[in-house]
Amino acid sequence: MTQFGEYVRSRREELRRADTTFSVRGVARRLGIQPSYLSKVERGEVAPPSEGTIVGLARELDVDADVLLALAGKVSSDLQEAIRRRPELFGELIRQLKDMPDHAVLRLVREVRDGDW
Amino acid sequence: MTQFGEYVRSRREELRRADTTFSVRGVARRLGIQPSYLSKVERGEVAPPSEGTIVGLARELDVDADVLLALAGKVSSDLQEAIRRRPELFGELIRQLKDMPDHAVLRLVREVRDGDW
DNA sequence: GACAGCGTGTACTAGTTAGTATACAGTACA
DNA sequence: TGTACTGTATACTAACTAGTACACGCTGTC
Repeated sequence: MTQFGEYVRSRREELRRADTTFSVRGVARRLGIQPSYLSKVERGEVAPPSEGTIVGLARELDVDADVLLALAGKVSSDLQEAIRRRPELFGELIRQLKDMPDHAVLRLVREVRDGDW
Repeated sequence: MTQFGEYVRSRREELRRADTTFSVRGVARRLGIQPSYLSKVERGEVAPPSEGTIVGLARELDVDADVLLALAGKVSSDLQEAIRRRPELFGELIRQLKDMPDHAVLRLVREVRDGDW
């Protein structure tokens, strides 16, 4: 479960090589949280933060918010809301796709995106 | 937000017309919760119960668990896990579909189910 | 040698979640 | 008229979430 913290720390340190403001304190200040809290999050001493803080962190670190949320064991609330609006439809679709290989799901995503289906 | 409680109560009373064990006490006992708690849930005096209890309630009332969870403002943890495993893929797919009409999503569900795509 | 910035240790907390336990008044019915 | 069942009011709670506030010791540098 330290996956999340390790990832945040390594990504922050990577960015820091080019921009010294990517210190624990610098990032924490921009996010509006305490540096000691970010430090604990990165070391996995506490659970990952709230969705809002994770989304801010994703923007700060320039990574995909859905991926960072996933590392934190969460799913974006807008995706959840889409499912809740049509639970039978989305429930069946996701259960059908969940065990299919990536390339099959990707093909579906592309077909829907390109509108040729 | 009383949507959930109202639905549970009406469905339980419907079943009760054919089977008197569908009292607050009878259902609560089968679910392993206190009758006073189920009563409060049905009247919307407290927030909807946990996922586990809702799933049990759905089985008891013979309704779709995803639908009942949706009424409670929740999404099944197995759907969430499927998304967390491949957050970019599912994130993009759901965001593409979320504003499409039911019939379009349904067509997709059918195509995937029938495997002819 | 003081000042700024660094990461982190310690102590604390308001609010939420998901309930339990017990008691009480009303109804059915034998 | 007592027994059994009904729904509900009241009071309480352990665990969890998502943090804050402050202090400490270390390093660089002006």
